[in-house]
Amino acid sequence: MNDSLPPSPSDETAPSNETASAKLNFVEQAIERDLAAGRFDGVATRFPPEPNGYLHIGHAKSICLNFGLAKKYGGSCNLRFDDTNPTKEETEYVDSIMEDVRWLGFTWNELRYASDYFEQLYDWAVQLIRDGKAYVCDLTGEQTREYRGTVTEPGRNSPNRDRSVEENLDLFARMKAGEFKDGSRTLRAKIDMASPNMILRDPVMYRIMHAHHHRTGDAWCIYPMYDWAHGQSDSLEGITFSICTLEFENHRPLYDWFCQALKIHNPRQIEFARLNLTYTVMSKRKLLQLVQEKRVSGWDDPRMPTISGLRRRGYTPESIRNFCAEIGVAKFNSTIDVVKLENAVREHLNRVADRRMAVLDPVKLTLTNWPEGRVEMVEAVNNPEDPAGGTRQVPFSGTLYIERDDFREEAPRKFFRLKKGGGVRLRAAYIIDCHDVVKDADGKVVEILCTYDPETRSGSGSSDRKVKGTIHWVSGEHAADVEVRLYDRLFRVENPDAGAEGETFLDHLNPDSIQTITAKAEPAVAEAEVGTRVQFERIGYFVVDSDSSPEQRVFNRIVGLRDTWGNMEAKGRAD
RNA sequence: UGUCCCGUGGUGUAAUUGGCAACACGACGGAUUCUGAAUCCGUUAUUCUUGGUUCAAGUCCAAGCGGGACAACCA
Repeated sequence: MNDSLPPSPSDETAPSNETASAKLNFVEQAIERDLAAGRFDGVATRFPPEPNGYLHIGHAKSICLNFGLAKKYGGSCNLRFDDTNPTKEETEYVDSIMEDVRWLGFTWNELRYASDYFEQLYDWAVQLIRDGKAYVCDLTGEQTREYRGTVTEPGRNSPNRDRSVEENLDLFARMKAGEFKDGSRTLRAKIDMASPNMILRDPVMYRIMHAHHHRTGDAWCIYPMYDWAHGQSDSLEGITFSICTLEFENHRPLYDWFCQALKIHNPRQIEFARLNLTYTVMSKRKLLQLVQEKRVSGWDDPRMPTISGLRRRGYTPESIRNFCAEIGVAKFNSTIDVVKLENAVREHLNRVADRRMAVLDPVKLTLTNWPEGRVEMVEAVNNPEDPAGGTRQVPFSGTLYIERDDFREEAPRKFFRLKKGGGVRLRAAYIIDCHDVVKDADGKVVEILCTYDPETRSGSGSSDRKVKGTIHWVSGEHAADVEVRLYDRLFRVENPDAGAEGETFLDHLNPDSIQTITAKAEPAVAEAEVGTRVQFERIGYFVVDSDSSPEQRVFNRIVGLRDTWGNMEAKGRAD
């Protein structure tokens, strides 16, 4: 017997071998080739987020990849914040990212920040100037753009390209000392303004920004650009495989150029396709917009594809890891159907979530032959998938609530639930037969009148009567009212970004993505702790939200159960 | 339009690197069921196009078509 709900399986369990697969993806193949060829002795990776937003499911793919590779090859994986742009980065994001990575079940080898390397980066920049490979440029942002040319036309050299080493050194030192205004000068690598690869047209290494940095404070007024910071950070940390997304493919020649110009350890950059999901948006900019414009309640709104949103929605770390393992890693820019994600959490929760009964849209049902005032306790299995899950006692009486949708006065042939003149099993209790209904003035059914069959109590074995269907119920006098938030997809369309002329992703928001109702639940449900996940039988999986109070539990719908009947009915095949 | 990357069932990922195109999810059908869930069984459907090399091509070559990235002092 087990009346109260046990906490859900640990969120902190370390990933098992779920990502281990006999088949190698292209990244693993590259790693094994390099290892075999002796290019590297081992595997060192890193997950390098910029702390300018919350992590989303796309980042989970990268996290699983980077940490998974390190684990698979007995190497290490660092968490490094790419914090080179103080105007966009905040400690709030740093904290949320660390929490999310831990929650997903990963432990980083070392915690680093690109800003840890500002001093070294500066020294290396001086070295490149001395080698004639970098120069201070006086062009404004607009001029720089103009001089760069276009994808089809070569760029022109900056007028300052051939400054003397001495002058460059002097100017660069004064940039650092704060003598110049924001945007007035940059330090650029001297590569090739005519390169067909735009990235190589004398890329900017440093810009002047008199801005407060979340870690270095006001120590610097020049900040390195991504290309100048990222690869060097990788090198400093002894990273062997620098895994990043496809849009950095064009940057790889520059990544290698810097390492070779500096004659430092040169990790191998490998690019993979980022995750796209149907019915959602994945860009940080758009997610930020949803938050700022209050289209959602925050970064952790249960409809958000953020890790914190999924966590609050009730997703388990294991299900997210399984999802990431299932979708694979490749260079093809694909879009995964969200049902794949939903299936992953269903699959996990089916195994571990206790079952409970709750009626979302209640209609009263009276047992006309039930002894006045009598209450029986019936025994219900907590989880048929888990023999160790035990059972619980549920109060049963003559006044019940059932799901309005589980009753029809006149039903199609394939309707296996309760109908007038028919019988149905009440889960874990008795078989009942409906003989009448009570309606209000509008003809709406307000009460269903049934008799119960005393010989059919579950587990008694005193009758071999069979019925087609089994439905869930709660006892009227014992039911607890709980708030239930029924979440649906945030967007109505598969690809919110692919709008018609003048439309934005916001035009595709689903107005019904949240519906809040009060449900009637069996008593044990009202005692569940925040974070507990349960299956409301025949409905779906739910989690106790942090908005719950001791008096009022709030449940988020994580995902519904597969609904074969609903689909049949929707497609008109119910008869 | 210049450079780079990518095209395998409905969706995604494989194919021992030139040797019978497979796996998962979906869809569909059935069995089973005190959850129309889960489980089990089965069915369905694929190499972008054209040409070439070869005994043999998803894989190599050429051309074409289609998709993506790059013209921030963002990452």
